[in-house]
Amino acid sequence: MSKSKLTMAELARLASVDISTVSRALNDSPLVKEETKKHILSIAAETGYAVNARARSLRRQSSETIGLVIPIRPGSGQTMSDPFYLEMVGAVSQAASERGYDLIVSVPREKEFIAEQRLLQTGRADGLILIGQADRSDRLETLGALAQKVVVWGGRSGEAPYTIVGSDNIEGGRLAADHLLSGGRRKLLFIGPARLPEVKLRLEGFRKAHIAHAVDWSEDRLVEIEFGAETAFDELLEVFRSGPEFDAVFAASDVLALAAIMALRSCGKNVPEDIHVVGYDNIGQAAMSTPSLTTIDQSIAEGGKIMVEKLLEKLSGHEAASALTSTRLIVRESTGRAD
Amino acid sequence: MSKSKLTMAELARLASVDISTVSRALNDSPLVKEETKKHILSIAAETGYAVNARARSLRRQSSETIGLVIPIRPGSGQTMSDPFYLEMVGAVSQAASERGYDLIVSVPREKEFIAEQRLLQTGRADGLILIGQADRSDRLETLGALAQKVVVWGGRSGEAPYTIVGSDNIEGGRLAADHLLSGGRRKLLFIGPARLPEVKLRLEGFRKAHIAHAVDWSEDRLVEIEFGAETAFDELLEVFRSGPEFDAVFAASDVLALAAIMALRSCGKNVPEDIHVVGYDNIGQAAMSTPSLTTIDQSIAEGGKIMVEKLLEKLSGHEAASALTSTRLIVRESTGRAD
DNA sequence: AACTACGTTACAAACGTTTTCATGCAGAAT
DNA sequence: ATTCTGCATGAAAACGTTTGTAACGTAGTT
Repeated sequence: MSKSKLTMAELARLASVDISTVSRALNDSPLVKEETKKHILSIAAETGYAVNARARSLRRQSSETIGLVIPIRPGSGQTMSDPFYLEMVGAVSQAASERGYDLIVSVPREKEFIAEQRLLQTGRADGLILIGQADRSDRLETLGALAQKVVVWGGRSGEAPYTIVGSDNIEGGRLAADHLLSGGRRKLLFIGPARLPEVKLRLEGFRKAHIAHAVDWSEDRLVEIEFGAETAFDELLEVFRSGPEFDAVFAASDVLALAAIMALRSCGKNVPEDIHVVGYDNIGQAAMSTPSLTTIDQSIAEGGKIMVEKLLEKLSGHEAASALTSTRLIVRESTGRAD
Repeated sequence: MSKSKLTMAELARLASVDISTVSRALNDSPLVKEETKKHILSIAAETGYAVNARARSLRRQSSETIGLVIPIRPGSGQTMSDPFYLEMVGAVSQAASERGYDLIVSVPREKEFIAEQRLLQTGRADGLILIGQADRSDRLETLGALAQKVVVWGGRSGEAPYTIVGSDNIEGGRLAADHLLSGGRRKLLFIGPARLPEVKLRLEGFRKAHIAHAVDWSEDRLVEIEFGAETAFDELLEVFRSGPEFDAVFAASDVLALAAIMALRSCGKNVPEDIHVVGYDNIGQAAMSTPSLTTIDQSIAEGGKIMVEKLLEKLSGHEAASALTSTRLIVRESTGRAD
């Protein structure tokens, strides 16, 4: 059919109007007469014309795209297949799509310290969503003006210059410990990378609950272990065999909790009869395991949605009223329906 | 600092050379003297300049971006949080990133039949990866010239005009049934949406194995059920209670298999003592469940990588030799280490 | 009759690159 | 001295939109 590339100029030629009129018609501008608008739109439809996004975004200085950055710490054994990240990708993707935005998913290459900024500075994305402050809170401080285009999933830390969305980690840790202590358990193990800000806060809440229940807890029941299940299983096995005595486990993620359950069973312990386990996140897997895992629900889907909304709000200039938002937090108890 | 936007022109001014020289220097063109190249690069580095991707892709007519389309069939109850899709996103994302490509993830909106094409026609992405032919094989036929920019994850069907990557579904189905039949089972249930091409092929292999083992199998042991676990559990419960007699289950996806296991246990059956179950995909969850699930490993990570490589190969004009590639296929047996 | 106002359209200048082509200037060859 | 070869750079035209401003005709006002 059309030999020449189907461009706006071509469309203008076909409709015998100026290219600017075509542009306005396609953008439903009130400046163009209803009749000509109809005419142009019909021609566009029958030729199957689609606006060139590259040219549009160059001219408009915006690409209707948001970037999602998943930080994979090289040494941590964590991969992009980590269920929590993946569910977050799903949630954000769907939320962005509903708002008409495209989503670029980026897994920063090892050395590229400023990988986060690349998408912004090159104009590939209008805004950025970062999952997890992780080890990078210091680098995030240096964002400067770019911070206005960034939303981070993480824990509240003092007063960050960027917008943070996340669960109330202190309350989450408290809920978990409270659940176990209320259930009569007294010797709780805390499993997770307490180095990370989010986890540190969970530990803080965990401690608070102990105080409220007047139960002692000391650091030797803290098992430092990275997110990332591959090595976790073996490390946990070792701890469970030779470590301190315990009757319950709170893991800082469901992946760790599930690994812990496997390790416990390998040691001949029964879950939940001998040892109670509580996880964090409520990933899909938690409900599907048998028996289903008791966990602190971070409402990932809701979190993704909130992040997208916050970001678009910031981008449109309406400075977000609150720089910090928490998702609902629920203890999702084991249904046991598959016991 | 710099009031004016940091553009190539600004850089040229700083280095007292023409903008075209800057462009060449940044692209490491042999046309520019080594000395000036160094000079320009150092200025670029200290100012933190980053090439504007919007302008570049408009001029170059390519965006170094590939699109990943996840088809969510509205009525199927399947969501973007389906583990198989998510793991595929992870695999493709990582593979694309390694090749220096950005990845746009798109979940088509309901009505948008040609959602797949949007990313291509607008020039937002250079090529497309579609996960699952699903119900759309007919629409895929109409891709026309665009087919040269598309790679599909799915089952081999006759001679499609597009490139297909996937596991050998016939062999996969055969392996599953063979595993169960060799284990002495005789009354196998097939669970899955046999309507979809991929699943149809698995069923075909499933039948072949029966013939090879000289075991009868008839369609009343076929349980038509959609991918998507929410409703699956209840439907399966119903089938298991009132349906035909059986001593083993082959589910066309791990998600279905896990749902089946939960349903079986709710019925008071023991897995794997009473009923053997085999799944398909080998999602992360399969290994983490207790006891770990026996499944047909589609090697999702490898599949993602292959798709990206095939696509880039096609885009660069070297017509892919084979229009069809299969990933390795392995029966991943339950380790039982968590029994 | 001239002037204003308005609704509609056309013109043209951006947006920030890349790339073809022309130009300058060195030194080598005549 | 003059022409030639080759290297390094500059000038300018794209790529396909959007949008401020000007121009046009028609109708309403004085």
